[in-house]
Amino acid sequence: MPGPTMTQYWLMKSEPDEASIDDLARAPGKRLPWTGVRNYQARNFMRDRMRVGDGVLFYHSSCAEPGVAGLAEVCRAAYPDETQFDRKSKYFDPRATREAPRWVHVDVKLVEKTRLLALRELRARPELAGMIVLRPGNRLSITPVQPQEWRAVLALLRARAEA
DNA sequence: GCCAACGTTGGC
DNA sequence: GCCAACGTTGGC
Repeated sequence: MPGPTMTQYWLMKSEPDEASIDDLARAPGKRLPWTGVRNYQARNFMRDRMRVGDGVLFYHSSCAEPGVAGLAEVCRAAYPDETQFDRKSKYFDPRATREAPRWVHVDVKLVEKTRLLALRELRARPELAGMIVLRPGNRLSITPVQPQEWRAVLALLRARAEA
């Protein structure tokens, strides 16, 4: 029976032009707030399911070399996204109020910058065929990762390091 | 730049 | 509540 302390795993997409794995490594405490999510399904994962300590595959999207760029973990549970209240932000949401925030986010902390595990390579691995991020047309910026998928990704990263 | 997929919006 | 139009994501 899954208990509240059971580790879960996620893949979180970020455009490196906005926030790359190196930005995370340079951030104070190697932590960053995952602001700017404006998709309800992704928000609900953060709000309802993510727990401190959950494992994160930090994924670079919309760039020359899309793929997993590092490992991170959730280090703060969901709280209101300040950018929704900021008129100057591109993430401003006029429908959001302080009393009824619409958007929340977690914070993530760097665990390890890894080699780039390219999307091309992920697609080539049969053991990863079920990953949501590999589904045609997938756009969801936060997706759950199965424990066996997490282990397979870590094994791929380790294998290349030893080769 | 193209285009598939799919979420959101708004007219009815 | 339906659904067409529109906008966004993101790989290629």
